[in-house]
Amino acid sequence: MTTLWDRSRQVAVQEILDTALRLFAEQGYEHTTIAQIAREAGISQRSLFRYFGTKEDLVCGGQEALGELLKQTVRQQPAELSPWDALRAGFETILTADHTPERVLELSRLIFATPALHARYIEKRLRWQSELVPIVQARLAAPAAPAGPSPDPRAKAVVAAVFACVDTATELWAGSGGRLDLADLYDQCLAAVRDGG
Amino acid sequence: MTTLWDRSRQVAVQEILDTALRLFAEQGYEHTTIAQIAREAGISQRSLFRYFGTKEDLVCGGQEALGELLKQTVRQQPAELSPWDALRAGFETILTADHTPERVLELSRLIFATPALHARYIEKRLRWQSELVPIVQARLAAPAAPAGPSPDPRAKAVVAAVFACVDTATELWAGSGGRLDLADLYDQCLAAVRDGG
DNA sequence: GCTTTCCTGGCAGTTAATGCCAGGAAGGCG
DNA sequence: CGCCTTCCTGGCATTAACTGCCAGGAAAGC
Repeated sequence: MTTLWDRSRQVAVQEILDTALRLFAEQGYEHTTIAQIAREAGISQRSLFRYFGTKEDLVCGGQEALGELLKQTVRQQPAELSPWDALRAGFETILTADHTPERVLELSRLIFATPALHARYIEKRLRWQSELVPIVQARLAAPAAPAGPSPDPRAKAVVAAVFACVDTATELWAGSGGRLDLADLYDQCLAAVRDGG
Repeated sequence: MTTLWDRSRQVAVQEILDTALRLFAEQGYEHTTIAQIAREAGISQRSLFRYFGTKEDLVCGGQEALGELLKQTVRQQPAELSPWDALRAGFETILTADHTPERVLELSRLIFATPALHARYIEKRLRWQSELVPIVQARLAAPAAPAGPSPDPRAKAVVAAVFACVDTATELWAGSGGRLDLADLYDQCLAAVRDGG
């Protein structure tokens, strides 16, 4: 059952987030202090840190949920799909799952424009990215010498390369102001990596 | 001509670096304060920040030089080499250029074990990584529809994918304690990405 | 030797982040 | 309704990374 605390918490989170993103857009991420966000959101600094552990989480906090969704979607793809197609299907799902493309665009712009945020974003992602590796591993053909002493780097590399393409596509998409098609860009990136000369 | 200031600066840098890395190895990165490093290195906190702008630069500071070397090497590869081979040649050069593999291993372990450092490492690399894109672009075959309205994402994607493989290989290499061959791992990663099913 | 230049260290201040504690609202129970 | 437990909130103090500022001193140039 959802208690009043949960509900007001959700409202508070949304309000803080709106305030923070507005200020970030107005003055930039670095020139906005936690004190100012707390003041304008009508909350104490201490509580703000309770809602969002760090300043960066105000921007990069929503990642874990999407990652979880991606993982589940990839896992549920038919077994005969290649790792590439399964991952591609997962991203397709994420794209349609997030209902506010303009908010995503705003966040993406902010992240790509702020080096510290960009780095933090990637770092957070690397954490749950590794959880995709065993799922992808299961879809890879058995290596020539199975169960060798050294771990199989293939799944890890595939996942890393796919995310490299996602990042590249997202950056270009954000740079275009959302006018280009994100899925299209991703396909172009992957094609360049896999089929290029 | 090298002035005394330059020489003593170089000595100081080396001494601070040794002190810092020793402390990081002993107590971990997060539990080592700038104050302690400065104290043990016999230098003021203020001067330490003048040598290394940030605490993270004590670990990630040497990157720019390697990046510059990589850029130059890739640029000087024969024109008929594919982007992949040119980049591969660049990494080969870097591997042999750094004369202290055990120091590299120590740094790599520290970076992969410390989220803040990992993020900073990625951030710094993203900066000069983008400078490789035009160099790689020149080696790509002309696209089917040249000079379209949307920028060509291929070079950006190739560079990102190559670095994804480098990272994956480096992480596995560091995890193996340096026992595996880094160049070998890189080739396996790239093969999995480019030739895999 | 004198001047200029540059480096160094100390001090104060800012910002993000954490621990602690008192006060108060929500929820359960007699 | 009154009481008690539980949980949340805000304020205070503190730490740690960093920055600006200024005085003092060593090296460089003449």
